[in-house]
Amino acid sequence: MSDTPSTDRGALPDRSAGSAAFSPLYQQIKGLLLQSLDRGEWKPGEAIPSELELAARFQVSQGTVRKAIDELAAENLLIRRQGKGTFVATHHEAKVRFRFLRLTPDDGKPVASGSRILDCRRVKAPADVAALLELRSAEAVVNLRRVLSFDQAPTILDDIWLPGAVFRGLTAESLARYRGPLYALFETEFGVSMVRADEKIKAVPASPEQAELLQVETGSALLQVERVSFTYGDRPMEVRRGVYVTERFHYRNSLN
Amino acid sequence: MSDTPSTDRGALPDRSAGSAAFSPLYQQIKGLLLQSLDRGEWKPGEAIPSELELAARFQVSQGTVRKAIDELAAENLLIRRQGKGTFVATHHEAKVRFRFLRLTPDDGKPVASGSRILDCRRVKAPADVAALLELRSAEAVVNLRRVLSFDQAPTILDDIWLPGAVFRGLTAESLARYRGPLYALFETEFGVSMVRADEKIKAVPASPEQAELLQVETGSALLQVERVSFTYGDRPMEVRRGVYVTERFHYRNSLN
DNA sequence: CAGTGGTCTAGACCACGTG
DNA sequence: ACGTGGTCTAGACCACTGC
Repeated sequence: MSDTPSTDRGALPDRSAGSAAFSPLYQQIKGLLLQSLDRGEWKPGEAIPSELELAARFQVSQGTVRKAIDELAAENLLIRRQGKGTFVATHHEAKVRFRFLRLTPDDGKPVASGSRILDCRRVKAPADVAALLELRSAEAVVNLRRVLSFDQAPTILDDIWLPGAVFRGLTAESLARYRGPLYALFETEFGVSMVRADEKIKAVPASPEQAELLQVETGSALLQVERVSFTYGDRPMEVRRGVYVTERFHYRNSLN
Repeated sequence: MSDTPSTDRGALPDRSAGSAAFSPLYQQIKGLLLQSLDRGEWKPGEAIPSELELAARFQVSQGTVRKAIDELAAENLLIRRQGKGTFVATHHEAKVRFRFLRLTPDDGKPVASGSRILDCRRVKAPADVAALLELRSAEAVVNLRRVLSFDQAPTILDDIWLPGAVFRGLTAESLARYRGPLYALFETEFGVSMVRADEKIKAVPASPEQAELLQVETGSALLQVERVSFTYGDRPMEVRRGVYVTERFHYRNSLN
């Protein structure tokens, strides 16, 4: 099996001629790794095979695998740990959590948090939610409403929409029993890994209902955050509309 | 000059023994490149020397220089252009602008923007601003206030603080004549490149003065953004407190 | 055509974590 | 001692840009 440069690479397309749609080898490897992640071949928190193993599997050099993994690590899908291996990112870790929870106390002191489920129902998707989730109109979705409290003070009111086909069996009871971040639950119970999210933020006056639930005055200024979260392959898997009380908290962001 | 692995590397410290503070070669190269950028050896918009030239200058392989540049490019300090070279990032480009201007129209249609300078004075730094800019208390700062309008509608009210020692000669008149983003002006007139910024966001009710300037009702909800901007080496160079009208605009953000 | 960054390889050695 | 990822090198070839 002594190689020549044009050895067969199995699933990989031939690249010897300047093909019309040129894609670097490491990008193709990255795609294959993404497929494996999506397929659940390696679960969140687990180690993926070593670089040498992957290089052998794909019939490329270690350096090429390395570059593919580098990009996935830069996107926070994988986490490299020197001496130990490369691991699938998981929301069962404080670090990942803070990537998605941007509201932090003004004084920086850590707070105790609690969640109260208001509501969890299966309904037909409203048109706007269906569009954002790329579902057919009126397809089934799960609608979840909750209040998050920090140091006993109600601070976040969330209105969450999930594709019904994927999240069947999600009930208010199962949620009430669960402690920890929602996205961690989604991983372990439904095999859905949230990988990226887009947010649109506005300042809005509190509606009477919001004011009541968050124990603020009607009309007081709230931070409104509309989030669409994506799994592997940029598939939208959650729409989340939240309003935040920013009296003693702020939304932090870094511009790079 | 045929090399042996332990050839002298000029300015670079000897790494042959397992040194106490181990730092990879490419990190040291990155540091040297950063110094050159900070010193202004290569100006924003200009090309830096080719990878091979830099490799020769620093007496390392092209691959090592490449990795240093890769990191600087990932941090948006440098921009690689295949076939042309590697360039110093500049705010004289639409792309860079949108990294720092996160307010966008809800309907996505582009808007005409205009700036009105309210005020530009040299004053003694308030304690909080001095702390954020890492200045001694009561040191001189420039305080600049302006209103940005989108499609003729006043939308952003900014209160900006700059270190007086660096921004001497910045006046309301020079600003009034200038068209374009502030950060581009800072680059060409004062040699200050903004590279990164941290923001803290809240929802607040409009004060009577803010309401008047932004033509909204007193007490209506505004998005409040406190930004600290940094140059090379994470040196704070601007404090900017803005309030945004988010009636027809939103602050967009991506969580990765 | 020459020069730039981009890809790919192969191999040596280092630092880290675990037995 | 071993296996992992991390660094560094040298060299070949590819793709893009501009003269």
